[in-house]
Amino acid sequence: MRNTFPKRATLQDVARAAGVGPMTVSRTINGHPYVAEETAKKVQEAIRRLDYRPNHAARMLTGKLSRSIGLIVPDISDTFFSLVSHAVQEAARENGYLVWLAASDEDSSIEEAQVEMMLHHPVDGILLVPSDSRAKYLKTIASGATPIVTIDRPMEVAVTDSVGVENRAGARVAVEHLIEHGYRNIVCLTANSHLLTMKERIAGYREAIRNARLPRLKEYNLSTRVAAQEAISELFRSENKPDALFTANNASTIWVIETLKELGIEMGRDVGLVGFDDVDFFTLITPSVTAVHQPASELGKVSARLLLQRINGEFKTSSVRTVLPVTLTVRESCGCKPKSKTLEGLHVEVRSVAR
Amino acid sequence: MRNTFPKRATLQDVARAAGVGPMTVSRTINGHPYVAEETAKKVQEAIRRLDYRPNHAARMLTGKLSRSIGLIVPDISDTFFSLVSHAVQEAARENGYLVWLAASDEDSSIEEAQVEMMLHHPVDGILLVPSDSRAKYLKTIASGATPIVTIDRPMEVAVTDSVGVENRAGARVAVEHLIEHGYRNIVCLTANSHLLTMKERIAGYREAIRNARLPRLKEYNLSTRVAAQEAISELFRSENKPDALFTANNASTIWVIETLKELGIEMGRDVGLVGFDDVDFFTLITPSVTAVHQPASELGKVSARLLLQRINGEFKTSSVRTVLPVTLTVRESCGCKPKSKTLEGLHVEVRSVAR
DNA sequence: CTGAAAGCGCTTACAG
DNA sequence: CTGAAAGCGCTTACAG
Repeated sequence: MRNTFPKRATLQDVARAAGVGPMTVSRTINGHPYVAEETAKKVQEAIRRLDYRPNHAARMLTGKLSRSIGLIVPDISDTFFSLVSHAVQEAARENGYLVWLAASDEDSSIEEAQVEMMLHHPVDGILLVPSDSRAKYLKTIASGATPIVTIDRPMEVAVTDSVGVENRAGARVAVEHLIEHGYRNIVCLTANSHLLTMKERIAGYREAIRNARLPRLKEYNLSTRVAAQEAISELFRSENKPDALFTANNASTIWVIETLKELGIEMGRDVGLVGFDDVDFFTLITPSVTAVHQPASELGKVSARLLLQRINGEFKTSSVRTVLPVTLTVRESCGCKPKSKTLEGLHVEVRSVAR
Repeated sequence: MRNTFPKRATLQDVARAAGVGPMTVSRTINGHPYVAEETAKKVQEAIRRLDYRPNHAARMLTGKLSRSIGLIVPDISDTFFSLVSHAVQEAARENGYLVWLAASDEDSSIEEAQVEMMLHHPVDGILLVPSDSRAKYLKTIASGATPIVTIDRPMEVAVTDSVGVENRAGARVAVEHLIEHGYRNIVCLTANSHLLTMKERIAGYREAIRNARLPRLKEYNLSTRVAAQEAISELFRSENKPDALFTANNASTIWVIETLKELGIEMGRDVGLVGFDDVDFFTLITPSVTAVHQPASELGKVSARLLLQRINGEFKTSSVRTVLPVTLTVRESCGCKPKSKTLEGLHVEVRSVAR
């Protein structure tokens, strides 16, 4: 099969064509010193003529690094993860690395299979957004020969390097902003509330509510768009309807906005809304959406660099836990008036400072 | 370096541990027949104990396929390409393939470097969205040993398998829809107008205008957000302002919508608008945006499958050119009234039927 | 400055 | 059913 395609030239072929030993070719390719200029020229020429490309697989066998890393995210087409993926790939490229990209679809067994395939290849390291921070297989790979860095969600069953954001403080600041607006009945809506990141955000919400001595309300975990519609309808039919909403992630924010639009409930006027996770098009919605902005690209860049450092042994210390700050981007859905003609919001930096 | 990590077990290690020859281990792993059940059990046991993972690189050297493909898109975080990427990765996984994902940033030289790295590894095949359909390096790789399939944009300097959509017919239908609304001054705005796909869409626009005997207007190519603001401002200050806009891609649609919002020009009322390339959040904008919907996932799936077939030699014919149909999703920005309570639009299928 | 030998971890024929 | 030999394409010491 594939007999239509010509066979690739090997280093031996080049050596023969150039009339030198294979070692000389190898040295030329790798920019080794001690190759006579003239010889090098002959070799270069032969390489070009035969369209020779070094076989990376063979090189790896001799103990070299593969110069490749793996990245596994729940969903490549998710706005947040696509930004992370792009940044990872960019950082990898800058260091001469290639990246395997796989999606787990939030399914731990698919994720495990993908990790396995990557380890086989082998890769030099893996960047992982675990679907289930408690999956048992994580324990095995965390203690394996290949360095692992988690992004966004740390493991719960083992310790590895991890890079994430200020989930709790971010959520708290978001809810505090709503409180400053005078809202009293603030409901929290999430999706995938079993994730560690979500738990942190919910905890941040509760802290803010508690600190302000406001009534603690039922929290909603939405699994689908339809569930969101039902929850919102129910909420706004009830006796004491909420006057503000805190949506703890991307998906819940979008579902809730959709539902509000359908029901003719206007954000900023009928109800305040702040979401966690900011998306580009929030400026295009009327009113524009106030949200906690995560440094997605930064997350990808930092984690990729950390992994590469591990791979190169530049990091002797044990596991590092990196937490990046988030920003509250204030627009109009919270009840604020547009500050300027531009559609961009006001940015408030959030760090986990003393409360 | 990396001395903290234990060394991986090899097939030899397993053989020794199980007290058998290496071949028996190899056969067991590959599910070869003719291995005594008892022997197999011993081997499995040793594999588990040593946490052995076959080294894919070594296997490749013996002439096996790498079971990996490369995918190069301009930008992973772009909505459209992230959907394509996700679908590609899914199709690959279903066939036991892993995918290298790289971004070219619309830069042909970065793209070439990434292709080179992938060919080195080597990959079994490459899926490519060329930044520049005329780049000379394309000629070389098109005639190389590794099968290539282009997505979205075919090559102009060589022929390979390609998968794309009905750009011209889609654009024509979009503009015809505007014409049916009674608009006469329909302006076309694009970004990256040098791309083949854009040229096709512009051609579709012109066809529709010509067929309706409408005045042909200046076309705008926007390179940045700011350029969009200037163009729109200029247009709406001029004597005969446009009564409708056709934005030929994702970026131009978004930039234009932003600008219109800033200027207080309302779509559907003050000006009709139809875009090419439909994005999820178009339903959340007020008024919701009418757009030509591209089957992004389908594009990814179809191209990945085609490539895999090529790799496995299931395809003897010369290059295939696949063109997928697009759909006009009618919402409100064109001037139509919402048909129902749901936010979804009306779908009109577009194929390149006789005009 | 350059080359012949040995080996990386696996698999394909070839023999038992 | 199982194993010893040879080789995939490269590189690392070792000799010249």
